[in-house]
Amino acid sequence: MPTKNAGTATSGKAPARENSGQAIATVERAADVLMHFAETPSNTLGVTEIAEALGMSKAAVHRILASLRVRGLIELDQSTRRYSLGVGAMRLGLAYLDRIDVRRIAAPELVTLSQRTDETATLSIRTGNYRIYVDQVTPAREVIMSVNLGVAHPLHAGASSKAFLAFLTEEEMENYLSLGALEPLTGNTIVDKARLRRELASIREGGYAQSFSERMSGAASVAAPILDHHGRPVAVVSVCGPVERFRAEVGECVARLLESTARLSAQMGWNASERG
Amino acid sequence: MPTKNAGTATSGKAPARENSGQAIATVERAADVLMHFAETPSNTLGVTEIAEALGMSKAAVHRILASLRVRGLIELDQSTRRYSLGVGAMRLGLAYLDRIDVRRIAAPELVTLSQRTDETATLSIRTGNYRIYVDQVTPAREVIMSVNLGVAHPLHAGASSKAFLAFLTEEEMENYLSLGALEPLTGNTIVDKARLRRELASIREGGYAQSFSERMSGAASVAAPILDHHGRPVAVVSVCGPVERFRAEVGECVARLLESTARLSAQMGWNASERG
DNA sequence: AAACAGCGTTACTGTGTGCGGAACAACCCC
DNA sequence: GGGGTTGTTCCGCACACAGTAACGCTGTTT
Repeated sequence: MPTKNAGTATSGKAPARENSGQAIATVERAADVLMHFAETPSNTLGVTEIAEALGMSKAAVHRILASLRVRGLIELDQSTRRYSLGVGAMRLGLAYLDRIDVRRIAAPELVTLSQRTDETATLSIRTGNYRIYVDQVTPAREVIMSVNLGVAHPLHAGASSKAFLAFLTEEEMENYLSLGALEPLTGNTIVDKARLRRELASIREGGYAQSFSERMSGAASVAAPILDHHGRPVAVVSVCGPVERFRAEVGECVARLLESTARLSAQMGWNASERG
Repeated sequence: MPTKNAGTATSGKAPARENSGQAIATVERAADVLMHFAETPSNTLGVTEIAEALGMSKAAVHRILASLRVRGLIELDQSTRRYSLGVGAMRLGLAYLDRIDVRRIAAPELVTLSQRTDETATLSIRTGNYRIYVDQVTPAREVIMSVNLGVAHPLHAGASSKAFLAFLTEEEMENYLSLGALEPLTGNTIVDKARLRRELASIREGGYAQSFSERMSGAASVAAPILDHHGRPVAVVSVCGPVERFRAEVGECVARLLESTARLSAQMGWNASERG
């Protein structure tokens, strides 16, 4: 019998702040105050300002600010008596960005992607002038593609590689191209640098790369980068399968792929609306 | 009786839970939990782990994590049952950095400075008796210096720190010197207060500071302040590199540095001809 | 297999604690 | 100097949070 509500003396409005089960209301309110600083365009905020925006009492806001201030998350300008975010906030942000390993964040998305396309989904990261697969999820069917994790691949052959190359800076891209001749891995590998440049421009334009037997005979794939808040490719996701049936699936795979990488890029801090 | 709390007061993790008058203990504990994620080298943390590290009960930690999770500051990996920082933490950090307008103004100048000197250019701001790096631009060469953003450094060791200290008011400077002994960070750190005073006078005179392994062994740098229209140092720009090769470059670096800070100070409203 | 050990999670109850309302104290602006 | 702001403090009561302990779960050990 949940008879908890003993008619207290009219608490008035009661904004019905949803408490999800066993959380601490005070902490949630403190988090609201903190996040309000991140969401409001103004740099500094006053106590009443916050109290009105969040529907809290001035006293409560003041206590919360005092507490956060002790821990460096909030700073107080003594002369103007206005509050702003503190260095602790920056430490948190940098810690988040430093520590995400893309692999952990991308893992569930790879599962989704593999299920929706019924093909293999992979994740690659770059190490210098090479790329390695760090994760893959294979679909539950008989004929599938499977890649070798941890093996180095050059950046000019295959969809995942080209997706990396296309989203590097001009300087880095030219640096790679100047390393030497483009080694052919199959008969379909692009070995002409002018043609590769055109292809990379097209990839940047469309947001994804595709490959039919460029890196490995019989394998086809589409790939798109995960971008961080600088717009740099921290990893590349691909969908790949046997070339015979993949042609018919390309359109669908690209659509699902871009949905996934868009979500992942957002988690890495990339704001697509800012740049494109 | 453990006598660990003798001299070094910086990393005192002692139970001395200072409550500054009218703060909320629960919120402070929540902040402790949050900051623990930023301070611990591990990416993910478990409930017990946090509880033991902070001397709290498992139940309390669990409730706090649940609350922070609702607001996106903490994420929970459902499969491993381990917690990590959430995207909200990143939003806070990026919001903090966006608000330091000197950072936005200085960014292009740091790029220029790094290109012209072929060394790392950094930007620092002051928070109380400490200084933190808030931005850096590294050159495109192999052996370079790189600093950690967001970490607090004392004001007496290293070029950037001394540049701050030298351009504060006499009162603020003496206040810092009266805090206690000058802690040596390397064998080259200036620990004699009389000598530091002479050095600071010289820095004010010349307009820039230099350091060879004072803050970090193997690192050398020159630094100069960005002054606002009151003549107060709002930030410090430095050029730094490996000590072996830096000696030969100092003259050139100082010249380029002062060009940059002169432009930036002008943008901040400082009129050198009035007081310089 | 089966017992163990460690984890995260939940239930419960008393009490310490944060809550709101209002009084107080600095401003600022006519 | 008065009205209207603001941020801050006081205060007592109700209630929400803390701790203890038990729970279920997963993976490891014997």
